[in-house]
Amino acid sequence: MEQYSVAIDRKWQRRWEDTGLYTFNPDRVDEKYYVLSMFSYPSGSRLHVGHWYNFGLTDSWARIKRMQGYEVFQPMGFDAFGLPAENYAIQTGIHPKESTWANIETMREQLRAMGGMFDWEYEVVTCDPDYYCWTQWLFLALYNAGLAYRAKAPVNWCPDCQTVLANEQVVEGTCERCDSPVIHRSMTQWFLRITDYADRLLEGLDDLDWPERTKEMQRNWIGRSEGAEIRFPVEGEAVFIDVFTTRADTLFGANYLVLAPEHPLVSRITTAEYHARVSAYIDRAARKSELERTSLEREKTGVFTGGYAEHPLSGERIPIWVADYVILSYGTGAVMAVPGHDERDHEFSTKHDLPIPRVVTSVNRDEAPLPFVDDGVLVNSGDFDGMDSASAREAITAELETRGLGKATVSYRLRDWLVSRQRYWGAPIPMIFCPECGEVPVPEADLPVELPDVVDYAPEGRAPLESAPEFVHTRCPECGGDAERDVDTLDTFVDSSWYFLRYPDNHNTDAPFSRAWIDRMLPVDQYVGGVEHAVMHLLYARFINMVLYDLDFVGFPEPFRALTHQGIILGPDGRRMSKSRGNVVSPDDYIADHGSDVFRMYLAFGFNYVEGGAWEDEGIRATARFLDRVRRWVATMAEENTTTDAGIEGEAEAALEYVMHQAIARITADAEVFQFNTCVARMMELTNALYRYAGVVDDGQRNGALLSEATRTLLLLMAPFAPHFAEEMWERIGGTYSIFDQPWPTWDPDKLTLDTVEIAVQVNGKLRATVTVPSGATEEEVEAAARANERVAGHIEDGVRRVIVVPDKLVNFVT
RNA sequence: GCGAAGGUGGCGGAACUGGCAGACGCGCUAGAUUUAGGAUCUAGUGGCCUUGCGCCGUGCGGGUUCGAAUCCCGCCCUUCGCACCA
Repeated sequence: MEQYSVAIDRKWQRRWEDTGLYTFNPDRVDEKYYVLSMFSYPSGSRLHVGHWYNFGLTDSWARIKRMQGYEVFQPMGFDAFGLPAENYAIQTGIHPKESTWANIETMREQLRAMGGMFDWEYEVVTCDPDYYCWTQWLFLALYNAGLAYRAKAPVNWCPDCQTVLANEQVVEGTCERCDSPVIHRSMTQWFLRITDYADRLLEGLDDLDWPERTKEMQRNWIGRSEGAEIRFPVEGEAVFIDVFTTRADTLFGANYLVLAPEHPLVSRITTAEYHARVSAYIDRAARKSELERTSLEREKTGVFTGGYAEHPLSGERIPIWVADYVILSYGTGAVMAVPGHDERDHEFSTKHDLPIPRVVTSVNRDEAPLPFVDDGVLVNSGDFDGMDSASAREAITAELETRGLGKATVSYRLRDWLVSRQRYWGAPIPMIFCPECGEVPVPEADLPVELPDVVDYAPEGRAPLESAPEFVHTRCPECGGDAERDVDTLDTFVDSSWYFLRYPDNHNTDAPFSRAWIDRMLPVDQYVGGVEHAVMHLLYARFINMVLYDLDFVGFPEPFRALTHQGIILGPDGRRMSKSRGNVVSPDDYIADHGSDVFRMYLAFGFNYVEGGAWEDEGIRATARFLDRVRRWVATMAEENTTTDAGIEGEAEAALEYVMHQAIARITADAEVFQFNTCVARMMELTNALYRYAGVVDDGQRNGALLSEATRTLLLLMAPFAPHFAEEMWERIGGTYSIFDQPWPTWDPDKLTLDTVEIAVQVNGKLRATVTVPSGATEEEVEAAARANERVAGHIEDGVRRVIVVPDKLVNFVT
């Protein structure tokens, strides 16, 4: 019989396509199961191992759901806007539209070759005007709801990509995409009010079936922190400096204030005498990259402004400083410095010879060395002396509140989402600026605002769309006068923040999707993708979905019910695959050699799905051998039709049946939790059991019905993981097309126990023997059997004080 | 520094609510078979020795328990995330 190979892949791919096997049937929406892999960027290179690991095994999971009777909805699409196509265009002159659509075509073919169960009728491509029309609609929906606003603010600027970035796209002070150091710039940009949703994004996490670490990452990113806002009146000016602190209990230890260099009050507070020094300092701080400002060997620099504020409780005069260890974007951009009880303030005070008073002692009142940052008992704090830190926080905040100089408040680390990008290959922001009417949204009827083809997309610090006058110049929708379009494009994370809503209704031309339909198709039942999107995409998508929920466009607040992250497949050297290291494993070579199912099944077998790990060539050969072992078995079954004696029920038959039912039960359970490696192990065990049976029982004596059932079961269990192979084997044993229309095998709980079980016999917790007893034997029977064992007898001669019996497991004699 | 996850044979990795550690596979050893094979089959494979009814073994040290990879306490190490967050 012919060996499994890519030729068989092709045969079944064609057959599946010809028969429309994977066409989603909307009539069965009540049985729908929405399985989603994070769609990918259509890069010019071939599908890599990571794609296979994500798409291939998610497809296997989906196939199980299909066989379990669900109407599986598993769409595929492309996150097609973005920088690589644009950078490629700058290098080669090939238009992003051209290269992107060419890449999409290649990727579609490769995804077909993978044997994915995708229904391409539901494809989504984010750079298609039919799609980004609705991305723009989404932006306007947020705008109309007051959730999109334009503001001048210090933003992260990547000098290399020549665009601003969202906070989430800055990693350790560098650009997430190109690793260049990010600098701060003040620019007028569009923001989405994700901070309005901070608390709900936090609370919503509790009910999601997501990896705990991912939820934790989102919680940390949102960074909710309870504290107090405290007002310090500025001496000689009718203004206040508000600070945020979580340690209101240390207020009496605050002996100066620090403003971030970008703080709006700096110039007003700085006295003439100090003006030169302060502005020089601010200039220097502005030029520093984010990386420098936050680098580990940072030194606490800062200058005095000459200004003073009044302590809200003690009335003391306290100096105001400017220092770049305070960041504008957190809290109020100003802090009260408490050098005795904060490490940073302590370091700063030491460096600048400022006094360091103590206002908290440890709980047993000893003079713990400063800075003492733990909670303790208050001293030198007027009426609050003797209070513990926790009560003092409340008492001091209450006191401030009565004086109108403070209140309890909550601060977040999360910032509003900056969505403007000074790049070409993205969805234009549908806004118009009119000299008369100001900012005017593009009317919905005029959408999409199409991206013009002809522009100079080499960035020179301004948006490429500026170079297309026919795009820029337009009429004001309100007054009809001359006006200009916004020349920035939307962050591609906006495109991907709602694509899962578009899939089920991707041909809708009247709306992004119809609510009635979308409410039946969503939420996504199982979402699978890389952990690198834990914040960013997954947070943005939740935010957008929640907004649409509030605006009554969808009926569910959370889009992704369950989430799994696949791990990362490393190179054979155990390091991340990269071209420069020369350790890249190319799926194509292996697939040409062994067929796609061998590749897929090795990915299932060789790794813990969530952890990933290093590639091993030996592993894929082992998998190829396994499939061939199954093939040989099927060949034998198909040829030797001599095992007809159906009625034999002996020990060998019981053993085979046991393994078969175990395999069904455990594969069903393990696959459910993405534990694919043990699923394959169980298939191997069943295969081994089949061979063993044939080895033990002579031809002619074999239980043909059982053999046939076990073989069919094996193929059914393998089918999701080796779809082409299983379909082929299924055909050869006379199964009806398609194996994926067969029900998932079920197990008989009665068959999960053997007639007899081996019991471990321990004496004082040490294994001394094993005895075989009928399964379900009573404690007395088990104990008697154990005592009867001669190896045990020697150890318990001196008497037994206690006996523990775990049914069907073990006996422990305590002497 | 803070937070999370994790340390199990030569390797990838198993082990349900505490109950025979090492499933399954790789590799290795011996044998069989074949003209050949990245083939197949059989047996073995955690370590140690004094080869026994033996001892020791899940990062290290304690503890709880009849019994601990699993639970508790204290360390060490690795990975990931955040990082002057006030």
